[in-house]
Amino acid sequence: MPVLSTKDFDLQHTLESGQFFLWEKQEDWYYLIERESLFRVQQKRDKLFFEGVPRTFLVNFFGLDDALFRFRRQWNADSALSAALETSWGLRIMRQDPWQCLAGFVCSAMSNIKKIRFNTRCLAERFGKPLRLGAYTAYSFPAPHEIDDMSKLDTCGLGFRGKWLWQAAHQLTDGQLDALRNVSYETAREQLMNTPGIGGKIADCIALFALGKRESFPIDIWIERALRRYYFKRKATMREMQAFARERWGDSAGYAQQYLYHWIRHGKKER
DNA sequence: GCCCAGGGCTATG
DNA sequence: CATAGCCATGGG
Repeated sequence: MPVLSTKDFDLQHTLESGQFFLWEKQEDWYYLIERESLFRVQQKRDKLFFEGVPRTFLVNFFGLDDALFRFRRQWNADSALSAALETSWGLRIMRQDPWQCLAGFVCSAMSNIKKIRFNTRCLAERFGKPLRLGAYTAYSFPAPHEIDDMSKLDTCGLGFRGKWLWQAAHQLTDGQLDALRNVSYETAREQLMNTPGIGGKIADCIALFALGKRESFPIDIWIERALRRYYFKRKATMREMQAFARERWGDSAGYAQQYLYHWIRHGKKER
C-alpha cells in the first residue's frame, strides 16, 4: 500500500474545513472525487496512506509543500490566530481542480456545507460517469460541457443558483480556468467575477482553494464576525476588512482566513 | 411557522 | 462606494 510521510498535516481538518466538498468517509478511509479521479486516503500519525492517485498529485493537491511551520512564529503575538492554530493545526489549503471548485462555490451562495455537498454529489450522479475503486463506487465530476440538460440540473436542488451554474458551464472551459493559475491574484479575481454568480467572495474562494493564490482572503459572514469580534471591535465595511487582511497577513492571508474560519465556527455541528 | 445558511445582483442614497 | 430587498431550498 502506497504511503506518504507528512509533517504538520491533518487530513481531517483539511478535508472537513469546507474548502472541498466531494468526499465521503467510510471505514477510516476518505473517498474523494476530483474530476475524473476517484481515490482514497487515510492518515495514521504522520503517515498518509493512499490509493488511486500518484504520490506527486497528493503533495500538490493537499498543499503539503506549504511552509506551515512559519505561521507559528509569525502569528505568535496574535491571540486569536494562536488559539486557532492550536485547535486545528495541520489544516492546509488545497489546490483543487478550478472548475469543480468553482461549481461547488457557486452552490455555496447563501447555503451551508452540508447542502453544498449534497448539491455537488447530485451533479456528479446526474452528469458524471461511474467510477470504481475496489468495492466503492461513485461518479466523476462533470466537465463544463457535460452539464447540458436543464431538467436534470433542476433535480439537484440548487434553487436560484441553478441558472448561474448553467451559465457558467456554458461560458467557461477548463482551459480558461486552468490558465488563471499563471496570472496574478488580482487578474484572476477580476476574470472570475465576469461570470454570473461569482462575486468577490466566491472568486476569492476559487483563487485560494484552486488557483494557489494564498494572499486571497474570502470574507463571508463568519469571517466578518471573527474580524469584528477579535480585531475591529466594531462593524466594518468590506473594503476596510479587505485592506486590513492584506496589510496584516499579506501573502499568508488565505491561511489566516482558514484558521479563523475554523476557529469562529468551532463547536458548530455541520457535516 | 420561523430563522438561518461559506452571496450575488440590482436598485437606491 | 455603502446599504436594502430579493432570490430558492433544506435543516434546525
